[in-house]
Amino acid sequence: MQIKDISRYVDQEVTIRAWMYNKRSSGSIHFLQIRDGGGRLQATVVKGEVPDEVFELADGLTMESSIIATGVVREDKRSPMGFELAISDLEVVQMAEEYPLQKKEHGVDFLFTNRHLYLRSESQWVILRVRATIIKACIDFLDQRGFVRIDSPILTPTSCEGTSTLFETDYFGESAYLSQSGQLYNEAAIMSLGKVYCFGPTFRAEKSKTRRHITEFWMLEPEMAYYDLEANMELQEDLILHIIDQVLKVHGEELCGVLKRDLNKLSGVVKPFPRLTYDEAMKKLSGLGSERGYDEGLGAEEETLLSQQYDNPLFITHFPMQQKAFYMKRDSDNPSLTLSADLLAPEGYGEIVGASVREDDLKLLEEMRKLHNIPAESLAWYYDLRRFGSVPHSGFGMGLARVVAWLCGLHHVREAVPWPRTLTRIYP
RNA sequence: UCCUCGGUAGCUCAAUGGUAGAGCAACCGGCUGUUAACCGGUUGGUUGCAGGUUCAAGUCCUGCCCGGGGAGCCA
Repeated sequence: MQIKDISRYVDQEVTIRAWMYNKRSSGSIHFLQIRDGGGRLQATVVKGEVPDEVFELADGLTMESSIIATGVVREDKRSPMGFELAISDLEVVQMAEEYPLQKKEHGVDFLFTNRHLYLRSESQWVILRVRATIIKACIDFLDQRGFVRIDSPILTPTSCEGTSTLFETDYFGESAYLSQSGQLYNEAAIMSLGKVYCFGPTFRAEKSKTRRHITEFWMLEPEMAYYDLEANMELQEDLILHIIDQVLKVHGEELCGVLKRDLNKLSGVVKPFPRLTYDEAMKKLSGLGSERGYDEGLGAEEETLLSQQYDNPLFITHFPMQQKAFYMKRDSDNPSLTLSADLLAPEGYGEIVGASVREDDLKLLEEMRKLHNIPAESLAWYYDLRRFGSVPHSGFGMGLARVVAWLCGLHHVREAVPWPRTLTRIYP
């Protein structure tokens, strides 16, 4: 019997294998708040209605002790869940030692040093399940559209983008690096399979210390042959809408009840998402009082300012080529711009997707490589893709943690990841 | 790397340069419907580390360590 199915067992005797997460007592009645991984329930132990030894056992239960409780399910409005278990028998599997986490507030440092215990708190229980639903929504969505999942290597010989800092490891006496993107490998795979995606961990050794950054995060990277920028953005819109739809369907109640998320902000998202070119965005920003220079790019403050103008996610397109990676195809109408698009989440959650059309012409790609000072050796195999049946293609990368943070309304992406790795934390 | 704020009981925080304290947790006791239960009591401290100023330092100064928030870069 699982707590989530409790309503089907009213007036029946059931046995629940659970943990204590709180206990309140009124002298002759103990109120045990229990959880079994799938839900939460209040159980009562009433003096006189159970053997004295069972009552004494309940009296001595500590926070987070593991128990097996047997009793009759009752519908009762006085219970926080509407149902409660009238315990008749109780077995203690393990009496927990003094539990470090309390019902009251804690600091960030303490919580993440105790991440292995913090995972048990109700907010984290909701977040982790929303995260799993988002992952499933992504995979279902792409699979239904004919994508093939192709895993990219995590150990790589060199940087895919050449700019960000990489984690270096020893590979039998040579240097290898933890992947920061599977994109280049995806580009090879689409020449066989048409539409592919990889989904796995990526690593950035950037010394970033903000609410939007962690050093290890999961990224969904679809890559599509013959997709131009517009088709690419439409795919993103449908993906985001599918994710929101699934999350609201499965977790709407918990998001609202436990995380206090304003669901109207999510259910109000509709396509098409507004699109601004980089030039238009900079003009709009100066109209909003920003003094950001054209070449300075969009800072976090500017991204927030822009996204606050809309209820929907917002595409910024056609970034100057100096600001973007070497493989991005330039706009034939204005070669100083790239065929690129960043998707900014509403409410200041920042960039959740980065997309571009990839340069499919070998000569133009080589020009860009030189401009970006990337060594030619590392790209030999990649250049082959432009020699043997090159086609226009595009793709994007979506940061899972940021999407989870946005949908759950979290203050920091570390809350959206089971075991966050940050600049200052790799334990536990 | 830079800017900024902080480090005092297990946790969250107080304490004009002058006797280190509260709430929660834990422990003991009370309560037959609790909702972060409540009420009474008890226990709990090398004030991050090392120096310095002073009659006197948690408090002022210097250096270091650790953490939070932010910048740049990015998803």
